Amino acid sequence: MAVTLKEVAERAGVSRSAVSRTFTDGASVSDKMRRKVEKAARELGYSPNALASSLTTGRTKLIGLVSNNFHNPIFLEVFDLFTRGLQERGLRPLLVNLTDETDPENSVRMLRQYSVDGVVVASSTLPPGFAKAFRDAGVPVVHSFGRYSSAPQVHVVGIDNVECGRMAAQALIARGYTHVAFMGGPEDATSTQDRFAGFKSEMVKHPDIQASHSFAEAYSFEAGRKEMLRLIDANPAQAYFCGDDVLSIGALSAIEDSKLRVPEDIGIIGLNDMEMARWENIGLTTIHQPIRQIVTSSIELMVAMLNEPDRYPEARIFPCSVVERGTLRPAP
Amino acid sequence: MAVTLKEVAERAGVSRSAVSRTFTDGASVSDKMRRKVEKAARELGYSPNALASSLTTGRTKLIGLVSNNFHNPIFLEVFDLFTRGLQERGLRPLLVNLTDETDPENSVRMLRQYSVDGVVVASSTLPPGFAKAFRDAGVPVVHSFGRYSSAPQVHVVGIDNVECGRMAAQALIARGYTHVAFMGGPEDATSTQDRFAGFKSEMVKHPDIQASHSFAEAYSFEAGRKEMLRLIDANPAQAYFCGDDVLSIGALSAIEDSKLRVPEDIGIIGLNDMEMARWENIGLTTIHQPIRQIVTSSIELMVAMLNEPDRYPEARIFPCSVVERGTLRPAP
DNA sequence: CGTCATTTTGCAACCGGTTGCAAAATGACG
DNA sequence: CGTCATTTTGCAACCGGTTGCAAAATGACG
Repeated sequence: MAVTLKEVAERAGVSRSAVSRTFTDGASVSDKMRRKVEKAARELGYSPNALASSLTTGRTKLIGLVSNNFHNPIFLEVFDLFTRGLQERGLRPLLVNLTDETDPENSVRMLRQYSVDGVVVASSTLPPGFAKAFRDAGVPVVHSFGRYSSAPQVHVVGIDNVECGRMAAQALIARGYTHVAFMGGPEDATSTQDRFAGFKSEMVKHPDIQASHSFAEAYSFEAGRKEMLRLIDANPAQAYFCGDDVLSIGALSAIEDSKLRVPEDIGIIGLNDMEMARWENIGLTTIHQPIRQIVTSSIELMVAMLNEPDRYPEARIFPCSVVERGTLRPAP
Repeated sequence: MAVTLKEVAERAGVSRSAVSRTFTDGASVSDKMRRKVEKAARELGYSPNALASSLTTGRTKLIGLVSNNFHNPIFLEVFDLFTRGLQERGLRPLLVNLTDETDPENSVRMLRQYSVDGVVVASSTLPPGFAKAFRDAGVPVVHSFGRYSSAPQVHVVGIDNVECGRMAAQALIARGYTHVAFMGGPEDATSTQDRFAGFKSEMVKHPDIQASHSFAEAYSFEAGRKEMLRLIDANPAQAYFCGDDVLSIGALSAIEDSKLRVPEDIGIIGLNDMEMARWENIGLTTIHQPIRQIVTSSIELMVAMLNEPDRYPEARIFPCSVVERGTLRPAP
């Protein structure tokens, strides 16, 4: 069906190598040859088969984009940024949905079958075992939104979740709340653990402030709502640091339904600053995570690894900051 | 780096064909041979190179998943369903972001370079020229959420947008509104045109009801909000059929900010019934689009086309229905 | 055990490209 | 124009698989 190199070579009356060379940059071809080949290629509607060439070059320009967050709106932004960024660099994202996958080996096998040049793990909840399994299989890996560690085993690009937890705690303290709480995402996610650790570390410095915590089942609206309804039924705190924005919005919905006011009765601070947090009917006070920068940096790091596979692992951490909207009362 | 067929063959002491046959189902291999090969493969950690095999079989199992809707939360659900559905059938989605692309030829070239077996266009706003360009290039195409036409040129799976416009109009009429309006998405999207056509066709039957219309710039929160603020400033209708849910939510935000009440002052009915419409702090009355069924059917159709490329084009249309929540006043 | 049909196996060519090497062409210079 | 360095070109082997065909192996049956 498709036009091949051979046909172009025949039409142009040159060797197959010559055609191949005109389409690989950096190769030696005379202007005259190039013109002849390009003419024939144009007439035939030829475009080179990237997969066939990958067999000899060992490069497919395919990047596995692996995630398990298909119910958190921030990931639509993340996918948008990744796909555009990769495309701009001539790379192609193979999207892999790991929602129901528990065994890293399956994913490794699948990605190896497609000879991806690298894997971007875009998730804050996927067990670190996945990123490591890819690395162990010899595939360049960048774990975006992964856990920062002083001894990173794979490249990590993201934020310092511990520091964010601390910032959230400080924001609540600065506003004079005396009973605060952490309402986290799933307890087994490293992001949840780290945010909680930071939150706690700040709270122990303020024994006068009552602090408690609990966890929602997922980073989702429903989970946030359900957990907040439960908390309201018990003895709610004055203000909550919610694990992320979508959880916060679920919590806001629960508070509203319970005829309580935000921020008067209950204050909320989220994390991510996804587009929706800016929506005027939500107006969530939250911690801004610079996702655009994280994605750009992840892609740059991936490109660097493609050229230098044994690069020493690094962690790229981007600072976050509180963005003030309407769900936390002003400082006294 | 990776283990190849040849190494497995050597270790097992058999021919390369034998190894190949054990890994292609339907091929003739004795039990004894199979055991020998599988043992060697296991020991070496071999998994076949899908891309190399695609060279001779002509099948890559790669499906281009093409979209330009990365700012409409419903598409996160769509991507989730597509990736999982394709994966279950052993197909791999190559995600293509066409947000900034205007020339179908570029996309055709790119997808041909990667020898995708088929293309799913998942968009209600992408110009139909894209789907046609893929088809003309000889690639099986399914246009999900595309325009229904009595003479479809490519396979279409979706809803009857004209009928939906009619349903929305009927819903507004049934509630006794006397001044209603259509607030559409971008005017050049076929979905907008069709929804508007259906809305109008119903309205001409009711000359006593005042009907007007306008268009937002995109199917996005910001666009919906902006357009509704403009309308409120002019002479707003009693109720609006908004082009889709995200537009509706933008409109709701504008109404709220203007200290008007929903549904008392202004009623809203959307279209899609995305997860967010169900969120209790939104509670949008809307028209349910069965996206799960649409995606499943799109995938089934794609699989069918892979086996029978010259299949006669068909349109698969799924019925929609109004789901009652809180943004339209009850019928009198 | 021999005959014959059936199943299994290996050979060799092929899929659509790339690339090292040697030969051919080009061009600079006296 | 001849010489020699440099650039361009084609040949042939290769990347990691698949597959038609013929030969070899198996097994049913008398």
